[in-house]
Amino acid sequence: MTESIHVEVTIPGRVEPLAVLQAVADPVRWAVLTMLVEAPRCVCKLQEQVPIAGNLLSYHLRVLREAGLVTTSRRGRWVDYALAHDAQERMREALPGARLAVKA
Amino acid sequence: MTESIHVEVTIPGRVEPLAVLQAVADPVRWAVLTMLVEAPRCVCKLQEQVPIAGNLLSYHLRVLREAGLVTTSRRGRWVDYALAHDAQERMREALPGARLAVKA
DNA sequence: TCTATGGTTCAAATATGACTGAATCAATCC
DNA sequence: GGATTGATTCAGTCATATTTGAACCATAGA
Repeated sequence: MTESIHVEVTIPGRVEPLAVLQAVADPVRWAVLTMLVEAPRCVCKLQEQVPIAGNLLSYHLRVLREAGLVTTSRRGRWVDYALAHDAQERMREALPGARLAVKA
Repeated sequence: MTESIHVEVTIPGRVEPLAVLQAVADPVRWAVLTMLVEAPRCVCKLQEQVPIAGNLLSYHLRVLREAGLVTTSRRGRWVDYALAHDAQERMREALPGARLAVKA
């Protein structure tokens, strides 16, 4: 008799693209990323440009962190957010057709 | 007394990017776009690869149509979907930082 | 014309993600 | 230590996108 097991497989750039795109496809997070492309900023600075509640901004920053698109570092009382070094590349790669030659 | 009116303004590549990204950032639509990057296909062909109800696929195709990412043409009983000529460009341009030099 | 096939549309149910308020943590200043 | 500021977490609410089932439209063939 044949046994059947279930295995979770994460194909490196095949399932992930969606997580990246879903993280980007939100007004707040898009605005934050656009600011960070220019330069790193502390949360309070981001908050000046994005007029939402602090805890809500925190929520969106966490989504970006979990998508690996931003990194953080504490500087005294402030927390600085920066674009991950490979963020732009990962975003481009996440678009359909970026990794061409998808099997028919 | 000062009157106050409300005006809806659509800044050409400023609000739109989100609509594009939100259209792409869905498993079904991402899969469809990835197939169409390769070549146009009729709905029935798409349905073979994307295992969901026909009407649901129709819904997602409409979202892609309304985002201007795909075009349709009828061929007999079948409806062919193709990637819009500028779809790839529009998607890339929609990413944060694509149009560099965003004002601080 | 009647039937079958390929797609779409509609209204209603559901799921998911965004938002709110209150509580909490971490570092600085007094 | 106590108070203040910057930021995060938590539990619950609300809104919206996705999904479903049924009805419908369009073309082709018998």
